[in-house]
Amino acid sequence: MPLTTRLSIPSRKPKAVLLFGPTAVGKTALTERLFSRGFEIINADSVQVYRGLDIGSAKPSEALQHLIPHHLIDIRDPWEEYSVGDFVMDADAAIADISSRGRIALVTGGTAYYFRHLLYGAPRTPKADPAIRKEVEEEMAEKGIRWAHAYLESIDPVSAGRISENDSYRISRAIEVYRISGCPLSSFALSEKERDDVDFIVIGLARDRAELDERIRARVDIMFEEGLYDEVRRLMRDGAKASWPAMEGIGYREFFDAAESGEPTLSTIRDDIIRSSIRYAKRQMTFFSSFSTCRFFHPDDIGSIASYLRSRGVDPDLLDA
RNA sequence: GCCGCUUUAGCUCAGUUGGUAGAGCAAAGGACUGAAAAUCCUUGUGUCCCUGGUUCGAUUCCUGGAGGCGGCA
Repeated sequence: MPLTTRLSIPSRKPKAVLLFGPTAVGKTALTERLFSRGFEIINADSVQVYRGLDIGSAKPSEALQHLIPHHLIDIRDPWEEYSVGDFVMDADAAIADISSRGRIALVTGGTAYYFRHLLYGAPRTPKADPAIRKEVEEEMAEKGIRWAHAYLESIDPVSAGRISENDSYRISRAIEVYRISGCPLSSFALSEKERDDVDFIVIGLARDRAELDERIRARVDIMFEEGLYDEVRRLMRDGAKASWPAMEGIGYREFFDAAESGEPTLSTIRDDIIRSSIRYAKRQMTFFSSFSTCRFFHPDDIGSIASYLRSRGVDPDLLDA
């Protein structure tokens, strides 16, 4: 046998099931049906990492967290930063830990950006530096966004060409990367192919827009019945400000916006939350649809999902409903 | 009842010295390099309240009417 012949060695790579779905699509119900035994959940939701944000982030119930071990939930206080880079490192560590115990990791949530970098590898750009970020933001506030884009053009013309001159968020980040590392953002290569050190099985859940919109409306009503307003008041009493990272979350920021606009009725806040959630669901689907290895299913189509999992070497639990 | 203001996109409102109109928000689609539930890009949409008049031509000017808001009774 020539030395160059590829040997087929049984894969010892860890497996991870990635289960993505937009808000209110029905991830939790499916998880209970298919993944109650032999799996551990890694949260891929950028708001559920925060302690104290339970109702508005639709965090899994205590009962479910008791039934299936959960990772990356309640790991930050609401004033702390958490980012994709943190997520990929934490998720990788959890996947290794879970598979070393002979179990399978189920990464589930709605933050498509987190999935993107888990699948393709964490960006190699430097982590944000709060002091430099503040400095850049203040400079931009003083000199204006046109100045900022022109400045970016001078230090990183490639990024300036890619970033809209109105996109203060990305302009700020690009300048920050340059000031931290001395290298332009565009010099950090972006991986175009999926990682191969983990066997990822990528499942997306989708519903008709009308069906999903209806579920979102119903879910927001339930959040209010479960005490969303009390949860927000508790956070505010504990000093929560609109500028806290966690308070960007839908279901929280609308309360701050309403207080500022001087029209704080629960009914308009509720409508705002529904509208934001529906628009967010649309963006989530757009982003996730761009992953070529993802297979989409209707959340009620348990049979097809189970057989797809088996074809990829994962045995779901298929509990009777 | 009288006086004044007002009626234009799904909503809030610009505007046309007379040549059938445009912003923001909403909607639809898209992007995404350590903040991503963030941020940005693209794209519609109209009996310009009704009626009659003047005019080559009226959403615009004039008559009459209807709805809304405010003031005086």
